[in-house]
Amino acid sequence: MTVRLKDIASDLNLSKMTISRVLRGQTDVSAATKARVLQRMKELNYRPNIAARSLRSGNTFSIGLVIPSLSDPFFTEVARGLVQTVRAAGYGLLISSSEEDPEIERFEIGLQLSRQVDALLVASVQESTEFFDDLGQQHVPMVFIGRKPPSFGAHFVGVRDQDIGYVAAAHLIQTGCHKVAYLRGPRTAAADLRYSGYRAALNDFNIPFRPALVIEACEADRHEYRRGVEAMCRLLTEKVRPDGVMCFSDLLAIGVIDAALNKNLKVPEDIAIVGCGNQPLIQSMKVSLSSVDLAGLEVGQRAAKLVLRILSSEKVASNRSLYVSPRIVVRDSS
Amino acid sequence: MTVRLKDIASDLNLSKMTISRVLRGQTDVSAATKARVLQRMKELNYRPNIAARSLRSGNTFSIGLVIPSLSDPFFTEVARGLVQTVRAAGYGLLISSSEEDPEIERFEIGLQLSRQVDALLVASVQESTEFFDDLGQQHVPMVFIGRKPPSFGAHFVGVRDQDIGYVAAAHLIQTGCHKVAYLRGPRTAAADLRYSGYRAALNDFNIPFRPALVIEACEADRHEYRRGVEAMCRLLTEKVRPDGVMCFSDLLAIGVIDAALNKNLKVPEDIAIVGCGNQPLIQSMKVSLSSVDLAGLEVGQRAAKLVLRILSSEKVASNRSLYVSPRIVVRDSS
DNA sequence: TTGAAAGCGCTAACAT
DNA sequence: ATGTTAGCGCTTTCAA
Repeated sequence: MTVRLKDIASDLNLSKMTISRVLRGQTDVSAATKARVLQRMKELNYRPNIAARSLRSGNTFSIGLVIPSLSDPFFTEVARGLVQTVRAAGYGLLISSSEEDPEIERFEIGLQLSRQVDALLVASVQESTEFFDDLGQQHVPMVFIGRKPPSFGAHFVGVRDQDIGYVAAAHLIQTGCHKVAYLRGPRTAAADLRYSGYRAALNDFNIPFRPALVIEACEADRHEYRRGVEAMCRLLTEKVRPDGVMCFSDLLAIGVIDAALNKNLKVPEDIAIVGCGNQPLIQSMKVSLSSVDLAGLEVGQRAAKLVLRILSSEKVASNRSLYVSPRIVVRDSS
Repeated sequence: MTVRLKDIASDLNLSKMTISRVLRGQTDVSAATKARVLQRMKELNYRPNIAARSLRSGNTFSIGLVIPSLSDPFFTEVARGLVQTVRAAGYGLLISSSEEDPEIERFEIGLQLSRQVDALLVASVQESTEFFDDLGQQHVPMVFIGRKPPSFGAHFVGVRDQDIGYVAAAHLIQTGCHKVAYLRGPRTAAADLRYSGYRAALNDFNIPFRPALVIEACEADRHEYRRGVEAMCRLLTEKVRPDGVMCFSDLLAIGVIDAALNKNLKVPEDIAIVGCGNQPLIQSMKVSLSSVDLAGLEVGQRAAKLVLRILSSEKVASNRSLYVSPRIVVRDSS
């Protein structure tokens, strides 16, 4: 059967306590016994039962993470950043995916809590704040990442959507573009904020806003590339020809580049193009794409540090919102 | 503080046992008390402490998964398939990433075992079988997925690399190609097997093998697209012009398509092109790409079913290897 | 249909 | 530097 503390103790004619002390690296054990114990542990391939430990000590040294999707590069980057940082502090990460479904999210959060995670990190897709209000009772430290239920007071680490739009537009303007087009994304609150960042940048740099340069490129799906191509073609029929195009996604931007090259425009000389997401896969197509990096890794790292601080000092100035800055990665397309 | 069985019991003047029975959906409780208990649970937002339950009952209803990378689409697909199937049976999935590092993998596996997972699923990057030999003692059911440590007898669910190469080549041949080129991947055992699948298909269909049509396209990195372009250019300088090209990755294939179009070749009329991986992102670029689907989702589902069977019946015919067939998804490029 | 007692493997708190 | 006692929250086993 599986090896327990008790087995090692009786093997070595020691008490369970001594073994437990060695296990946890306590110092008040003689070097000799410590060595004996460690060796026997190795021989027997002993593994502490964390369930038992946590039952007694009250913490599991595990942190729960619930993200909307395992295939979303932003969130997997967040997870990577978290895992790195948290592991260094001796914590493990329990990852679950809500598949973008609020009900699955609630279920998974419940599961994580049942599993006694010491803290909970959620990129929430809840539409209402109700569920989290109820949850407030159980005083498990919670941090929202990337997305936050509207108007819910809680710790948050993420990127301001408005900044994303702003950074892209500002970059194009600063490289000399005066007629900056925007292929805007779906009609969601987040996408609207990016759009307002675009508007804000135009405003700050005294560039007139031209409605004709804003194109609805809509949903992310497998036709994104085509949408980019079509949008670019439409843009080129407008009276004012844009000299810069920023896109809601990288794939959209690749479509735009192809369409531009096809019309014998030079990128970036005639028209500069910027994507969003900085997806490794499509960074270097025909003309390597400048793109706004959503800083998922940093979001993860910062969220991890925040959680670890909460976990150690038991109390942190409540409800901090921590915003990480997206940054433009300039390549050949701009 | 947190609500426990005991609290509900004393609240309702019942014994802990009755509450426990309701909690686990046992039938031998009167409908009336059952209702009372359930309501009180809801009111108090009670969540069972799984650590405690597992300590007593010996199983955690959680299954561990260790994959090499959270950003690899194949493995996240596997995870999705697993999560779906396993959740339906009341199990949770503990996901960790080894970051392609054998040592981290061993560490994470140890952690999972300490957390008392009921079974362990590993896409292993171990170079030797030693670690798993030692692990054999603890009789936690193990299933390898996708990758298996060389010559280690154990349950396995995955895709035959050879089949991947075969399927791609056979498809091209069956659509009429006689001169099938291959941009082969890195010099790994898995990539070599794909190559031998290519050779096998040529052989089966009586197509002569031409060494000049095999191009080293090497490592997966951010220059893959460029590699595809260059390889295609090189192919077009050969004496025998290929009428079909299969590629180790989708991105390589996109590069090949672009290069072909650039040389005024029609795809697929003059030259048919097939990628590998069936990555959603780049399925529908200029010419939508035919690609070999690696069936990650199915691998996950099958692995989950296998594990669940092992977990229920306690014994399954030992060391099953279960191979899922990759299938070609035909689009416009072939 | 309900309950009482015991104990899963470990560690906190207090000895010695 | 080592040991003793008690108990974490739950379920198993046996009894009523």
